[in-house]
Amino acid sequence: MREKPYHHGDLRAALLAAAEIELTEKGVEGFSLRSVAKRAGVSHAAPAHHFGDTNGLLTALAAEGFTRFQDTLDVREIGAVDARDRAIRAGFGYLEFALARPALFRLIFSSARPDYTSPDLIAAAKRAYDHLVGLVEALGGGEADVVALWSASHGLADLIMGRKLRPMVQKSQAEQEALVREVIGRALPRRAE
Amino acid sequence: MREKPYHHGDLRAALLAAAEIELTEKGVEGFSLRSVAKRAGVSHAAPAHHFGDTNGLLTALAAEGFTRFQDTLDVREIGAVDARDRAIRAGFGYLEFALARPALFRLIFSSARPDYTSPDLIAAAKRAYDHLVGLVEALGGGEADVVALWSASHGLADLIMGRKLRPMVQKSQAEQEALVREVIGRALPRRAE
DNA sequence: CCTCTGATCTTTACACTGTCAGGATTACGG
DNA sequence: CCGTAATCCTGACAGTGTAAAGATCAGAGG
Repeated sequence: MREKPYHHGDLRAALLAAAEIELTEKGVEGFSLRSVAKRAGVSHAAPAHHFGDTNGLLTALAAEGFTRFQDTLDVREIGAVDARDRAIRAGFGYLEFALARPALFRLIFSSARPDYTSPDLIAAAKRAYDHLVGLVEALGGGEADVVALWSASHGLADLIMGRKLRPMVQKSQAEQEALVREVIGRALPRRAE
Repeated sequence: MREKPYHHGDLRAALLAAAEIELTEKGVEGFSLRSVAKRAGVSHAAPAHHFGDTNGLLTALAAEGFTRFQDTLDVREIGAVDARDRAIRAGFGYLEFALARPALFRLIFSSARPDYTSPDLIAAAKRAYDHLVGLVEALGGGEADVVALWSASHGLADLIMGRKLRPMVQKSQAEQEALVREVIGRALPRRAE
């Protein structure tokens, strides 16, 4: 019985999985590379070969997180009746992701550690941005509308996730939804109202 | 000539000043307490007596940063012609602060290190929030308008500061201003349009 | 089948970090 | 003038990231 084969087999993936657990438990600011290695049952210097340094691991994790973010929005958009409904559903998805994975959200949007010159990360971020542009164009909007929608969605999600908007937390589910719908709705290009 | 008096005199203030420099240079994630002590010309354990641990220092710094944030908004609001103009000027102030002091901005809005049960920090944050509510009430708005305005301002500032909105950075000053005015304007309660 | 080359992982080491315990210094009220 | 408490320092410890060097193994070429 091979207790511990010297070569892990798929250490890169195992490290990414362990890193995500570490991130959700300790947050970006408490993230420890050695702890990640321990989780994966491997020596503390093993990650270096796959990701370089800690920022390299966080960069890969951020790229993965970005696509995971986009997936959440995609799922939420399913069943939309029109373009406007889809944009609002995307806003809900934005908030849902921030609340479900706050540490990953902060890694992606509010951390200086990921290397934003990494092609993988750039590609993942660009996919999300292009999707957003598509949403706005389907509404006949332009660049200003992209900025408006993104700002409203991001600001709302970031503030609620960071517990700055306490008055909002203690509201009922229905009231919350109506509020989100209102805030996102204002950011959309005004046409069919 | 007293080269180094054993008692600093006003070490607490000196440490806060040094901490702010450290923060702007290294960011929240690279912040080092020992480095702060070195900047203040004091032993590495000296800060403990004034702030407890590192989070304590960052908490005090966050409280100071919050009032500094509010000050920036206040200055920007001077000379407003009406309530609507004042709200938009506040939005400009929000962005200005984020761009001028990105690390402090992130410490305040996107960090888990400050202790948000600290009375000082709570008071400083509440002052800013109450001011925002005042802005919206002067416009005849309610709670939904507070959320909308704050979300738009915060989202816009956070995204631009974090360089996620690249298409916006390379615009002219005039175009930028028009865009900000448009985004903030949408979040305001619609009455006088 | 054998060797050897490169990829993968470990061990060791070093500088740095935050925090704690204990000691030194000094301001200040009695 | 003295003692007490506040202030600051020294020393120590565990934990961190990263670099260098060695160990192990997979897979290709002979």
